Amino acid sequence: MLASSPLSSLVVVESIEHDCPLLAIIGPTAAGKSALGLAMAEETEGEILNYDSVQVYRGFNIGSGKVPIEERRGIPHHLLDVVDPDKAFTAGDYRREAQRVLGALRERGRLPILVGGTGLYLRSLLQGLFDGPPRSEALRARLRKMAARHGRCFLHSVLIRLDAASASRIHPHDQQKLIRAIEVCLLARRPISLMFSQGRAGLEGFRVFKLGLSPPRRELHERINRRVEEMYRGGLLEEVSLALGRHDCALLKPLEALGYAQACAALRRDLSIEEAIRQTQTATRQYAKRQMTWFRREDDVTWFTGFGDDPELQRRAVDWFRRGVVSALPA
RNA sequence: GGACAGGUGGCUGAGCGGUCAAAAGCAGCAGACUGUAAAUCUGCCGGCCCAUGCGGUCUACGGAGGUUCGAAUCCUCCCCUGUCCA
Repeated sequence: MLASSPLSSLVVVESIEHDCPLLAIIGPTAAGKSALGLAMAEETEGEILNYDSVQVYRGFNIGSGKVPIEERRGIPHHLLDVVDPDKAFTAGDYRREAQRVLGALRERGRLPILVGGTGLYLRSLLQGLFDGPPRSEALRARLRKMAARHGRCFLHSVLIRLDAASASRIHPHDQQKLIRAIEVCLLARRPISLMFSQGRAGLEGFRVFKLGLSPPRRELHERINRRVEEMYRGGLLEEVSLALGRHDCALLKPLEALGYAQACAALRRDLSIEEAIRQTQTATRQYAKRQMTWFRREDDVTWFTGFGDDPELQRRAVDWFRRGVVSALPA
């Protein structure tokens, strides 16, 4: 069935001589991106490439909304479960890994379907990152210590001296971004704004199709609320205590993520289960909102109103994609 | 039935004669984002108007009266809520 799909041969042909198509599904959590990705993968000989910053971690399944293996319908999923929870993973790491996957998919003539929710990861893959130094834990620790001693705006005054242009674009209270900017200036011995201005290397060899899911907010909220309750019923607390038991410390990075933080608090009895659920629902709604703010700025997105698990929307999406690929073919 | 305590903006909660459309937090809305991004940070947040000024106006601190130049703040009555005593 897959082999007889007209598109699959098309994708293969294209991959030899021209840019390969690449499909990116964007939208807020609980909008049905995974379901849509799966449906479209079946129609196009596609494979899923995750761009979610929590789903890359092993052992973090329920709370991150990872599609269980038995529900993947045999479709390969990449960059899921690729890092241990006690390891840091950054946008730069993501970009390298994803490029590797993309190369492999192209060789096999498979359509990469990007599914996830981390806007920065998607952008760092598609548009690239500036060519700067990676993070330095030692430097950052020192900067944080100085900030703690000298007050909330200290780092900003430091950055003004190193790179006034960059300082003007970062709020004095945004310690996280200030630290990165200072770190880059110090390590590269050049202002970060200068490095930004030199551009970044975007993804080459692919023709990108961006499909945005824009569900009605009221219904999205209902889905989020339900999904969080299901996570707790499905064993989120057990998943967290398992991770905690295995790594003995609570410094696991994914535990800072939405949902996991509240689950930890519930396990510590700082929060009742009901309260943890409530807070997670609220935080998830806020996250969905932030995602929409980010994705609205994305260029060249074709937006579909509704949810990705809706067969009708799936049909239209596949249709849109096929047309797009065909019209992109050279005459 | 009696004794206290209390009723403040969507919620929690400060204010206890003017500088109060009312602190603060939450929620909500809008936004930013180049290696922590499910992170981090910002703005707005009663209505209307002028047109953005520490501008005008209307409605607001349980209800109705009153005191006062002036009341969320004081007084009276009433209605609710909580705790305790019967």
